[in-house]
Amino acid sequence: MGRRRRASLEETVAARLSRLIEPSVLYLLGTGVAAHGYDLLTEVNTMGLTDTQVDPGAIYRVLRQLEAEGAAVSTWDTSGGGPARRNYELTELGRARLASWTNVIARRADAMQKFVEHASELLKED
Amino acid sequence: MGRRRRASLEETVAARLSRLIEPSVLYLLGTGVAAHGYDLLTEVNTMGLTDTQVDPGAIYRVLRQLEAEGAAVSTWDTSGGGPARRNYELTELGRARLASWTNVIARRADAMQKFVEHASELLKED
DNA sequence: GCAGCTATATGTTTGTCGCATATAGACTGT
DNA sequence: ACAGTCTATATGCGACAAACATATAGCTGC
Repeated sequence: MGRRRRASLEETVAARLSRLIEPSVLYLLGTGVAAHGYDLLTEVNTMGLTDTQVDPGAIYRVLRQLEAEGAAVSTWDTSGGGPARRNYELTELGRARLASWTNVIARRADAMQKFVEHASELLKED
Repeated sequence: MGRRRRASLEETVAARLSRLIEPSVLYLLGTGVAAHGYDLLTEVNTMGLTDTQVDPGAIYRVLRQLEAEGAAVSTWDTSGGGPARRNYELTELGRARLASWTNVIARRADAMQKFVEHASELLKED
């Protein structure tokens, strides 16, 4: 019923950047701040690396993929009240993956900052 | 036959970031440094925002899309020697699009830099 | 018994991009 | 005359991340 408001130019553009969900998840698992999907969903959103609200489906898919690739291992936790949780833990490979992401993101952030400087310069000449 | 070497972990990860071809093209068209696809291909690669070598097909597709969206207009140039060139020029909408990209990239670069600081901290505890 | 929170999961579609390939004009050397 | 190379634009195919939608189920409080 058209309940979705029209996206601004900036939102349209922002959606074209990678959301960086995988590195966010790897980092949070590494710190121990969050261990299962539902928690990660909240934490990833407060982290801010992904810029906008992240889709639950995306989180669960990333976790499954990380496990399939050997970057994390999971165990079911049925102790607490409520539905069972699947807790994840990073493997050595997972830490290596996080390190790679960190390098790549560092390089990219640098290039982006330089781009912003140049583009701002260009745009301010009305 | 198997002439493609195995990608490193870092390359695999880098490939998952957006290439940011559109903002690169918008910026170059804005400065007047390059006006047609073939030139943009070289310039985008020297700019560095895209990190690795950009595919020609991607450039031409972005240009077509920009024109379809009204962010640029093109004219054929048959004056010089060699095959005809399609020269592009930014419209007002194109400049607005570049401004949006700049804002979005600035925010994201900031978040990425912070991520790198935190992740480096985490990773250095062997 | 139903609403609402916790928790995981998958189907479908869209968009960007990589790789491969096609076409063609112009110039250079043989 | 032709082959090769550089310039130049363009499309088909497929991979992959992510958005949107939806399904399922346990537990708590009323």
